Amino acid sequence: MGRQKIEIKRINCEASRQVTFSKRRVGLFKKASELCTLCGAQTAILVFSPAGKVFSFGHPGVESIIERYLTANDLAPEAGEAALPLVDAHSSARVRELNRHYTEVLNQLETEKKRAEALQQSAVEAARQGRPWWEAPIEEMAMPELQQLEMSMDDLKKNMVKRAEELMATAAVTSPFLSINSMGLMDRNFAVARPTNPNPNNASSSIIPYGNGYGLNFGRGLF
Amino acid sequence: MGRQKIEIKRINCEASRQVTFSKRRVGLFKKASELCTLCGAQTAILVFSPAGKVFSFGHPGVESIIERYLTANDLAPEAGEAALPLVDAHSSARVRELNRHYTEVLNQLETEKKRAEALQQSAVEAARQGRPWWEAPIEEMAMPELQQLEMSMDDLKKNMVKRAEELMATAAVTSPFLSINSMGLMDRNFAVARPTNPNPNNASSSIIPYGNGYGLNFGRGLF
DNA sequence: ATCTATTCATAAAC
DNA sequence: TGTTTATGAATAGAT
Repeated sequence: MGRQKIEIKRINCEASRQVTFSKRRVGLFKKASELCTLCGAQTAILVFSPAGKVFSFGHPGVESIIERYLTANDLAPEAGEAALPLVDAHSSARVRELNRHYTEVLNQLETEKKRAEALQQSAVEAARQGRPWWEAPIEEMAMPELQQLEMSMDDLKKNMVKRAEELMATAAVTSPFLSINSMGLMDRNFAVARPTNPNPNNASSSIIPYGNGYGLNFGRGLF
Repeated sequence: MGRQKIEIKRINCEASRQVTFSKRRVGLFKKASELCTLCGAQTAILVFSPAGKVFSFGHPGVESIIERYLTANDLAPEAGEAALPLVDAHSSARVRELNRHYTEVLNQLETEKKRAEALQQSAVEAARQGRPWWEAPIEEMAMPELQQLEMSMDDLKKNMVKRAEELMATAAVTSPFLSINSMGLMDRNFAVARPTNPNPNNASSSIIPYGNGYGLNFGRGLF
């Protein structure tokens, strides 16, 4: 990128890291903004800088999207809870938890599929080049490839085991998100930066009128 | 951009909008992923597609970041914000049914986990024998299984959507919050840092796991 | 989904 | 931080 391409790994230089963070954070929010405008999507981004500051972007608002996200999760039950009586007073929490896990499983599946495809692809690549990667001179490429493969395979296994164990476990933990205020009418829109320990005097309120064309498109309403 | 520069405004063509959404969503998550890796930041992104699907990215995890964000928020509540009770009008019977179905899928996941282990094992074996492992395991065993699992997941999802719609009818009556939640959309996207005098913007964020160690939640929302 | 022509984002240096 | 500039990335349009 720019003058030079950089490797995507942690930037060691403190100063450079800070500069890169600032620049990229702006770029990220801009992209999110464009996604919302171009496609009518609802997006929220939360970023904690290494220094601990919070930056957030949200359209139509951070809280409303978080609420929507958490509520949507209410629809997927978690394993082990099927037999439990779902009392009304607790169903919301349980359902949210279950849905969260459901989503995670789906994501995991997605990840594994991609991983498998990638592995197969690299194998095909190697084969197309005349011979299997593992026959190539070790000092030249076999080892790197092999190690990468092994790591991928290992990750695959670990992830699935981990996910399975997680899902199989009986997690009756109740979410602390239950009483979150979801309808921020705050006018906080784009990048919000503030110390982790906010100054209580910062309270301000402004009511923003709803409905400027966006909200109506997400039909379904939600949970 | 690309062949031609486009104006940042809602794309009217339904098809184009969908395509653009898909492409940009991926790009956004990638950028977020890089920000996390390069700067050691913690980031979460939540995106609701126009169609209602949920996409999220989170490092180290969506939930943890949301919690952190909300906690920070609680320390400095903004004026006008009042905690609203979350919807709690789910039907126990329906939830139980979803639970049962979900459990079934989990069992499949368990099976898949074992297959993954077997896959790795045979790969190691094959490599040891100097035989290209990729000629058999993945395409013959892993992928089909994963695809099957995915189909099961899709079925589950469809059923959940149905139930969700039914539940909504009930919930809507009970929670005033439901109908409001999906409406607000500020047109102002970019905001400024919120030091002492908060810049009220409706920023909200949602996280979707993304590859490489970060959770990956592509298009697996319930709607 | 894949392929290019362009526009965009951004690493370096200031 | 803000600006400038050379380059790598992202992506619009077409396939």
